[in-house]
Amino acid sequence: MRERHRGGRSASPLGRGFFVRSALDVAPDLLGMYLVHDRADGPRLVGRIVETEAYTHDDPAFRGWHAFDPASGLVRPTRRTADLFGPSGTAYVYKVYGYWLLNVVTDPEGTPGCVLLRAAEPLAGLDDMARRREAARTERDLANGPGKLTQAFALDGDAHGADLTQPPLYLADDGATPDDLSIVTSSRIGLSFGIDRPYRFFMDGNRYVSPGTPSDVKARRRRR
DNA sequence: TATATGATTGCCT
DNA sequence: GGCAATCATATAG
Repeated sequence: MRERHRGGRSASPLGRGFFVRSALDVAPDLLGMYLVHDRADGPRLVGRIVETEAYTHDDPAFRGWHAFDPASGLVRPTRRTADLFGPSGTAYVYKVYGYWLLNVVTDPEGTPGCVLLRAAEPLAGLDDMARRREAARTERDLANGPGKLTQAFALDGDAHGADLTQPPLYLADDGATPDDLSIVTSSRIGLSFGIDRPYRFFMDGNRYVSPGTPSDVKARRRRR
């Protein structure tokens, strides 16, 4: 597969401060940023983030994890959610339906929050990504979904807790203003709770966005 | 210990 | 469009 690159300055890691904000602010701001994985035993993997979802401290979506207290309307710390209360800018990696998903912890310490990285446009290390993504027929399928993204970027539970503000795994900004950065929102994908919240952010019309259907649209279809 | 569930994916018609 | 594989977590018993 052919590698693409963007001209201009080299990308530098996003600092801690970028992530010490509400997940709702961080999620759209991550669009257009780079995800970089410098591996010891393989080529550098780079992608441009085109789709994210925010998960907040008062998010009913956590009811699906039995980690939401309806009385207070707040996320409850459990074994699974404890690290969401930890320092921002760290990786929060968990498994669902047998697939690893990568999130970035956000909000001040003590306040739970994170941003799910759902899709990226592959920019470097495409052949290496394709080796792990056996089912991918085109370069578009390499990382156009949260489980595909972790597979392409060679990430699993070992990455949980990693500091994403420095190598080997980090998020970066090249300082350039992307010319296709038209951000739109929707309901999140694959949820049974909190489906009314417009917490999904993606680049309008970008071909590397995941093919999933927003949860509110699905629910409406079922009802008819 | 046993069971139900889900922030998914890929293959099927 | 539908559907089943897949596995860690939470909860019940």
